[in-house]
Amino acid sequence: MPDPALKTVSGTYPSMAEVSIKEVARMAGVSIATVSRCVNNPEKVTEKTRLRVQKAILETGYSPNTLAQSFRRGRTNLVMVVLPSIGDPFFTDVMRGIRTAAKAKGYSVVIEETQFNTMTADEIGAMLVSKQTDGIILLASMSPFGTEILSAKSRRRLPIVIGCETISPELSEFPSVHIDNVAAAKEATNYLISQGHRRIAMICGQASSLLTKDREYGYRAAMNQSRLAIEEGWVVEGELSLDGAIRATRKLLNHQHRPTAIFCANDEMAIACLHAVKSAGLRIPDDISVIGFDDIRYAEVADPPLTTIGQPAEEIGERVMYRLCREIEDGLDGETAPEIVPHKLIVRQSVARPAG
Amino acid sequence: MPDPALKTVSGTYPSMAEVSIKEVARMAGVSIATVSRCVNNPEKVTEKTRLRVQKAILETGYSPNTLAQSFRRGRTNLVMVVLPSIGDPFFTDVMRGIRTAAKAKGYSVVIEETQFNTMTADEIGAMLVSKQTDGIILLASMSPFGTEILSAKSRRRLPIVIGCETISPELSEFPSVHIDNVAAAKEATNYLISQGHRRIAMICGQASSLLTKDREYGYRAAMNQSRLAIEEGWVVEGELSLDGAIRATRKLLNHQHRPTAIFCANDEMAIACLHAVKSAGLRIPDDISVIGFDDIRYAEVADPPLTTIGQPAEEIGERVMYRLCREIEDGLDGETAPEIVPHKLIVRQSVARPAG
DNA sequence: CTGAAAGCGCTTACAG
DNA sequence: CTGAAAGCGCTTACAG
Repeated sequence: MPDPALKTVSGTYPSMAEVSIKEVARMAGVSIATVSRCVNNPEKVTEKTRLRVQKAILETGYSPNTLAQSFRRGRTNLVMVVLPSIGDPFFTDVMRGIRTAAKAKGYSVVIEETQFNTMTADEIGAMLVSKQTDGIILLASMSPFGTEILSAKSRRRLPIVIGCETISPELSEFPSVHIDNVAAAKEATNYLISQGHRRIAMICGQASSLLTKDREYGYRAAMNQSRLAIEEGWVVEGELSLDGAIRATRKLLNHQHRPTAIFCANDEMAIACLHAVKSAGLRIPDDISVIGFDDIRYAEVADPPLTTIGQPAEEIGERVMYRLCREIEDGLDGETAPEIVPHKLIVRQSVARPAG
Repeated sequence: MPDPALKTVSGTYPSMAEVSIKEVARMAGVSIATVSRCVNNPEKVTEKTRLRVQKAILETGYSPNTLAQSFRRGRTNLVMVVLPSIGDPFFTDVMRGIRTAAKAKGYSVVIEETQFNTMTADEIGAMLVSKQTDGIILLASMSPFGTEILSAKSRRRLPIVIGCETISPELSEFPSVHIDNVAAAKEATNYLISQGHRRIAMICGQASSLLTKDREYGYRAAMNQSRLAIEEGWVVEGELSLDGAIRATRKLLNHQHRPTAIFCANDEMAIACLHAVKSAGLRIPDDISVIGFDDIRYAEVADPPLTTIGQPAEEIGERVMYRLCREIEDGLDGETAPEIVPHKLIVRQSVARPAG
């Protein structure tokens, strides 16, 4: 007897009572096959029968055992997303988009945070295939990683979609959703140049990570196009972390030709950079200009508010999830052209013309 | 034939080849029951048999179909964690702890981000029970929520453990792990008082959320003990968001008796508070002192670095997960005394003696 | 449109 | 110690 207080819009709590399809069939006086049809293919059943079964379902509070369904159907409705750091607010926003889409499509998502530097390619590959998921979203990947995934994919026919980052040639067979990182990084660099900066340094991610690789390319391309030299020691790794970026900033400040502007491959590092510069007794933007990438929510409340490149993080998340759904449901179609979403330069107050 | 390049430490990729237990049994010349025993209860099998089966497993690359196992065993090895905002770096750290423990115990975790204010209790309850999970970690709960969970729990015997926040009477039957929020908030408030502040305001969370309720109690208690008045309008809701906290700060700055110090119920809001105060042309800590709560990683790089209450976020996560495992595996033991972990006042530079 | 039956892959009493 | 068999709850050709 279902507790009336527990009624939901759709009837009663699913799975709450441990009643199986048999019980419903018995009560409705039909076979279990018919009950199944009423739930999954109502159009295959006469209205009269459907109503009777409906009533029995309501009365028993029946809801299909999803474990049995998953087993029977060979699908879990679970997708895995692999990312470098759930801590980065940018990925938080991407995840929000993924969740929204996942919920709409009836999927749950499990997150795998990967310290790629501490895992062997074997371990990563094993992880990817060991969980029973219907598909994988890769928000982080590294170069030697490609081949592993390829094998996993071809063997298990596991749908994979890549989000956010640049694609290396070996990964180009996978669908992807991201901004044009090269163009965006060029835009950021050119903005600094347009403000009169000539000595421009960059704090990039990790050498092993594709995530910010294209941003470095973009920076280098912009510098080249303007015939500006990139001195040895002006491109340093910030490890995508606050601490790493603080260390990187100190190196730049101690450089014999100190840059007047620093382009950080993401806002997380830019915020740490701001702090390190100020801690060294220099002012922003008067002494050093800083520009970031991502436009995380802290960018606006940074001191000074951070000039940066905005990405539509949530939209990327949604689109990447929907793209994965297509792979899962329609099968692996050959079409793997990347979906490019727009970025935007957001001018705040961390960049000014260089002194002198 | 397994690809040697795909060998992992433990043999070959699990689930990679679609071979079932039958195939292994055939190859080893035993029954499927014996194969199952070799995998799950090796001690019940002679060494000779075990070796033969082991060999067949290696050669086929067999790994049990977890879908079938879940179905058969009636367990998913999936736990759900419900939290208010995956965006908050504090919860990121808690999640890291949860994941570490989950991995160690063989569980996957799905996250449910709950805008409690936009969900009815019915919807929440339905959500909790609709997913097939072995247990639930509640990192956020609200008061009218309690009864719903109780019903869900009693009906499904669904293990639930509460993390981080204060426990209302109706939730006290659940195990929990958290700091002593009241004591910590008193400590923060008393620190401000010890620095000479008398007009101390508070930016709290949402009225509906238990998450920061005890921090408000602690603040009020400390003020009372020191016989300091809390003026009307000195306790404002910051909605646990940057924007909300900015609005809250503006209200406080415009108050006819402007406070000299502001206690923020978490660092996320404190960082926004810092920004709002500075934007209003006031200095921190010279004009206004600010103290936060949580010690998220941005606290250290805030301007000025934020004085706050540190919580062992990752430890809380680990312990809450292990606690849940005990509930799941050993059954619901009656023992529900909360596990209290230590907090710590972290003095940085956002608090000073009031001017004048 | 409906029902009887097979079967998904595994685990586990029950015999032997 | 090992095997034959039942059964978890569902879905889906296959007949009728």
